[in-house]
Amino acid sequence: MPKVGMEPIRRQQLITATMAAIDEVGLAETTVMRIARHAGVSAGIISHYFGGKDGLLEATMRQILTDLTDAVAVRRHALADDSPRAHIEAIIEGNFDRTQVTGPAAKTWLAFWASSMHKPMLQRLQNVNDRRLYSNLCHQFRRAMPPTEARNSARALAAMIDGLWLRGALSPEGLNADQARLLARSYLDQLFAYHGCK
Amino acid sequence: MPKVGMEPIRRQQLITATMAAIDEVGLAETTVMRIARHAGVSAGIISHYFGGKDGLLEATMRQILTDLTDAVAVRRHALADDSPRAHIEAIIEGNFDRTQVTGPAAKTWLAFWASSMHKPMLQRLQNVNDRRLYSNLCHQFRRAMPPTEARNSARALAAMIDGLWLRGALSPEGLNADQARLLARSYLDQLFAYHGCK
DNA sequence: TTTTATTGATTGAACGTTCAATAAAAAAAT
DNA sequence: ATTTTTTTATTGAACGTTCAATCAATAAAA
Repeated sequence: MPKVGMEPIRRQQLITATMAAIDEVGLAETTVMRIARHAGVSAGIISHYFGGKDGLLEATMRQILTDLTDAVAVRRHALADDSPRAHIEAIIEGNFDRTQVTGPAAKTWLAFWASSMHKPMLQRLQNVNDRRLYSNLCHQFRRAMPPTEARNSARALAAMIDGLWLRGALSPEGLNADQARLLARSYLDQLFAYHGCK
Repeated sequence: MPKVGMEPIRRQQLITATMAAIDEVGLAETTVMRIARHAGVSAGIISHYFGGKDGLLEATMRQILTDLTDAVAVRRHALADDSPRAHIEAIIEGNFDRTQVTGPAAKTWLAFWASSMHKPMLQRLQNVNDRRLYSNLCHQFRRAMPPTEARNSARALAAMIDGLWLRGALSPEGLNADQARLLARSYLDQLFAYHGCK
């Protein structure tokens, strides 16, 4: 079925198939053949479009990070008021959307988290992302409390978001996104209350 | 150098070597030969003592979990007073000891976290551990606040502990255990203050 | 007819496991 | 004490499997 202009279609198919495969059997048992079968194409095509398996995995992680960034950005641009609290709430909401907190994306995310410890390129991607979450939170907290307290608040809320998400991904029942959002927002209330901001 | 009674020595050597290998190159590239080289023995011995690579990996995860359990238990038994706060602080301290928060144990922990999603036996181990952390926290919070608030506090503090630990393991600078303890304890203060307990 | 996309058998490397051979300690015999 | 026998621990080459990558062949659009 060779048509012209297949590249963007195939790339997206293969990235989606990669997440499906990781969701199904984990990163360790995700072979190029399994990915190809999921996408309904042959194994050879992966090297053709991504230069090899590693290229496809990197592209997949890039997409996950992009999706997260977008989910946060959309909410922040649609904000009614410009208060620090509103911005931080948008960040929380965005982090628990993650395109689809349930399903393939969740397990893929955690798989890359672990894998990034020993693959410099993935580590770089993951690090940029971590720092942005922290620095966005920090910037907003600084508008409402002294620098030291803002830094600690940002560190703590970032940890809580990742922790809720991690425990959700690992739990057999999956992540209860509503409950996670509730806990994170409740913590935000406590932070503002504790540091004496309105 | 065959001597009698080598089994416990070799088992421990191999488990330690496994953590070292995972720390060095990650779980995906941890081969039996690399583990054997770290332990200064031949590859065949792994099947002899653990039935195979999987058996050794399972034993390694078991030891990490045992070490964590012990670190918490020791602190709780050495408690000066029996207050909920003292117990919870001991749990926090124990979770940031983790035998050695820095070094091989940290990366091994995260590697198993990801791997447990698709290996039933590891998932079982990891789940038992998660539930114990939550249920211990919940039990203590219940002594100081209403059931619903206690449950939420336990869920949130558990998430914060895991999140601090996760972000520490992923960060290039490694986990700053002192800062993590500080943030967790500070959150505990906020929880007690927010829910109106002394 | 030419171009572009895709296939899938093949290749070579890497891995975990096995097992007959070996070597060293322990036990028994001298 | 010394030698021989038995037991136990360990080795490492060989085997079979699995996987990613390659590329000549193919098929469909342009």
